Amino acid sequence: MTKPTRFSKTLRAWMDTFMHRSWRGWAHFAKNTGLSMPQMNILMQLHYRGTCGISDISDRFDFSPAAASQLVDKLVQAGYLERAEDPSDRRAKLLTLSAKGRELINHGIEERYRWTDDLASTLNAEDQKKVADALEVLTEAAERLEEKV
Amino acid sequence: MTKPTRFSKTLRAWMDTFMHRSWRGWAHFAKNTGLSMPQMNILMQLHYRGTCGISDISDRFDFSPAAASQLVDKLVQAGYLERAEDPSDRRAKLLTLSAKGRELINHGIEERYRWTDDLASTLNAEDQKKVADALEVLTEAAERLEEKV
DNA sequence: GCATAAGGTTAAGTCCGCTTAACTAAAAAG
DNA sequence: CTTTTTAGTTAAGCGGACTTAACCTTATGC
Repeated sequence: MTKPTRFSKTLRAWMDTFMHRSWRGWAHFAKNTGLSMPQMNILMQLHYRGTCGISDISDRFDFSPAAASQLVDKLVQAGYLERAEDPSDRRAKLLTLSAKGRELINHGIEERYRWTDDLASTLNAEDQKKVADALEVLTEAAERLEEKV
Repeated sequence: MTKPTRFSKTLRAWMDTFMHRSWRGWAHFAKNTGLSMPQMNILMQLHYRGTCGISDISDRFDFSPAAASQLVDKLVQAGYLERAEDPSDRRAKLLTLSAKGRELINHGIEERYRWTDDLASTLNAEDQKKVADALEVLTEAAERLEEKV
């Protein structure tokens, strides 16, 4: 690794404090819901990426289709997911978050978001603007980068 | 939740893309090392918080002392941790990362950091400065907030 | 049309995280 | 000095994630 620039250094510092915090937050939330981490991850994927099939899940999380099928089945039985037949390919299933699933995820996200309000309250208007401007740039850059991969 | 400010909105957008990315990164890394998530979490805590005892671990991750003891034992046997007697309290143990453990964690962190360099390369100098300035403010604010809790 | 591949499910079994319960040893409290 | 609390370990057992293997069904390639 070459000598990190100031940009990299500050970004890394931010990642460290931020990761630390939000990681704990999620683990705590998952525990409260009674769902396991893998189950929660599946719901999260459904939330962020939308409807998909069993094999998409086993691909993304790198475990066997059998495991995906079983985990999904539990989530379906618990009422967090809906599993329908894909009309265009009758072998495949279409998984979507149920209302209950959406509610759960949104609740978790909101809890995480609450922290942003706390943070905002410690910054003056000028700093808030500065940060917001910068993060827009950064988010856009990150998304551009993601697309290329 | 009240109407989010622009600050909150941009911060949330950033959190979403960032969390998504780094979460996958860590899960993938943990899988490659052969360590389970709980084991990896323990190593991470040792890295970020330094030496601690068994009960600190069971407290932080909210499981029983017995579970902590067992997980730690595995990590000791695998050579990632060193477990010594606390001279000032002979009931307690002092856990520290071994050289092997430090190497592992640093490797994981570097992998995550590599992304910051990729990001940097897509931004011009002016934007980099803007972002770095803002993140310094933000990180400092986050740490202030953390201390209060 | 037939063989082969692809999407998913089911069953059986393994491994591991985690719990409770019983225990040891050391420190603190009285 | 005795009692109680605290730190940690050990053993037994439950439950869940995950794997392989066998299987069914639908789509695809030749």
